[in-house]
Amino acid sequence: ANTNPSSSGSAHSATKEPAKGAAPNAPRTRKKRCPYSKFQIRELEREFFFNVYINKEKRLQLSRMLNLTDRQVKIWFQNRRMKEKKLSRDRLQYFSGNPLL
Amino acid sequence: AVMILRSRFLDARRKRRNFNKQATEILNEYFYSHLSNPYPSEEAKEELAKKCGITVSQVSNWFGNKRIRYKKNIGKFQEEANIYAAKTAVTATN
DNA sequence: GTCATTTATCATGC
DNA sequence: GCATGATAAATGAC
Repeated sequence: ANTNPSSSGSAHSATKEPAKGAAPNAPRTRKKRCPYSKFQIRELEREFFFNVYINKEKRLQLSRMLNLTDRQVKIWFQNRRMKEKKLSRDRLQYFSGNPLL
Repeated sequence: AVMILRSRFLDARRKRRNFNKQATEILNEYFYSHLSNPYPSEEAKEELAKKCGITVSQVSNWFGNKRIRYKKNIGKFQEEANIYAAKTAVTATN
């Protein structure tokens, strides 16, 4: 039931990297946004629940298991922490001035 | 009661609702009158949010979407741009 | 590290 | 069927 049409099994490994010596001007194209699979999200969330800050060792291990780069895992945790903060802000704003409490 | 509020909060985030015409008017007015630098400060965002009756996050979302979509197809927004340019010109003369 | 962004994608409205 | 608001990857400033 892997509903993943976008082949996020290997989320990296392409779309960038001008093959070492080639392309001297190297505009360094921005990596296309690649949505992660349900499985990748589940494992990332599981680790995030355990600890919102992941150490380098677990990060490398997780990146290998999920076929993501070390950098992608690092960035995911950064974005996830920001999301958590935003959720807290929105909850506060939403429940403030409520008719029930 | 808490559970009801919690589920209502989750639904409110998931469901998208268009802003009312007045709010869109205010946002567009700011956007096209700052077309050379359409990046409102935090204070400006708060004021816009208050005037529009939306959250600061929603103001940020609106400007983010507006900037990228305007840049991607300036032609499509030309008519809209002229409308608000004329509008701000009138307010400037008064 | 945080955090405002850019960009693509998702979900809904109409 | 696209327009539109919200969210998810990715970048860069600091």
